[in-house]
Amino acid sequence: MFAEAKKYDTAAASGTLEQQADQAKSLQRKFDQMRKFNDSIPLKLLKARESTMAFFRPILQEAGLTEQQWRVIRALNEYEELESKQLAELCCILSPSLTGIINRLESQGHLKRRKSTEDQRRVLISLTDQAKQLFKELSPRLEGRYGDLTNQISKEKLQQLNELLSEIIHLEP
Amino acid sequence: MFAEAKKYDTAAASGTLEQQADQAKSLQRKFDQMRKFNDSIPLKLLKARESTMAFFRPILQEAGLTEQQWRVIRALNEYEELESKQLAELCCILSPSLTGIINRLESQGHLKRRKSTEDQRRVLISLTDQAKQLFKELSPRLEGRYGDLTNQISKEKLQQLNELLSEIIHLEP
DNA sequence: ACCATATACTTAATATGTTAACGAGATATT
DNA sequence: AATATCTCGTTAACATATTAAGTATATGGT
Repeated sequence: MFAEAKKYDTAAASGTLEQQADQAKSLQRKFDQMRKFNDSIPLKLLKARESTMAFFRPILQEAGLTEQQWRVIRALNEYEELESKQLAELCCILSPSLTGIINRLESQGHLKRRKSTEDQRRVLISLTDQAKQLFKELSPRLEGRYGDLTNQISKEKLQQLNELLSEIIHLEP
Repeated sequence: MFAEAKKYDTAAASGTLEQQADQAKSLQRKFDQMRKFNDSIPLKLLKARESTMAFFRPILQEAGLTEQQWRVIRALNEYEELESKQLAELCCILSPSLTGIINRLESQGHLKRRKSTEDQRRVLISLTDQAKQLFKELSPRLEGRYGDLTNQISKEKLQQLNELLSEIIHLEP
């Protein structure tokens, strides 16, 4: 995830006015030359994701949570208790990253671990009351932002996008 | 970027057959409960991006390049010479990350820095012959994979997806 | 010329992504 | 039961993401 999109829109906003104009022309010329670069699907998916996250990031930042930490909390709020591996799959976070995320959330008092009794290898994770409370506070605000986002697109387009993304997701190299 | 999608598809493939069945039912029940979680646009964009990158990652890995390093090389191959800031904007990489990426690529002999004569603050970056050669070798293979990707989707859908993503990218929170 | 401000890049600190390897616990096979 | 194999979570090592602060250089107004 890269920074908020705005930070990338200021490239030409430097130097004198003449320099700005020169830079703008120069960049425009260059952009024309290499349409392929900017048209790549992976790059556009990256940018699109960043644009959507810009809606939520401020709220999460204010709460002192990262995007990934929120995904974990959100999943646990729905599933009550999950194994580390299930959490990884749901949140699209690799196990090694998840270990650190869980450690930090645990030391912040947001969740608890316990070992499965049947299988000593498995770790079961659940939210603390504190985290459930935090979820109740943040969830409506984030849902509101999600509404702001989706309201800027027609229902049909949103539906289309969802279907197209699903198709992409199921591609096999 | 998270790992190849396949790694997430094995969650239920552990334990005895009975356990597998139980887990599958349990997870299915849970999935039904929380459609919202998996339907979030940002998460789908993340997954979709990962699915597309799975087409290219093996080739890059074989060449000892990361995804970001390749984005930088690709941009420089088209633009000849770029300032660090321009590179950051094009590649969607923040300046602090880019500094490290440039350092590593430079020490691998893939690119060179020079200071602008007019503005001593600016650093101009360009590829070495070695990197240009590497680009020539990798580019066709990666283009081939890109073709494999797009061939699995109809032209219309691809066009639709591009337009929808552009629309998302231009949203303002 | 002088000073306040702005810009380009870097450094620092922390969190996460990514691959490989490790250790403890479970399974299967003999 | 003994051994090899598999699985889960973790650690290690490195690259990148993210925000804040720092450094050198430029620009604008006085």
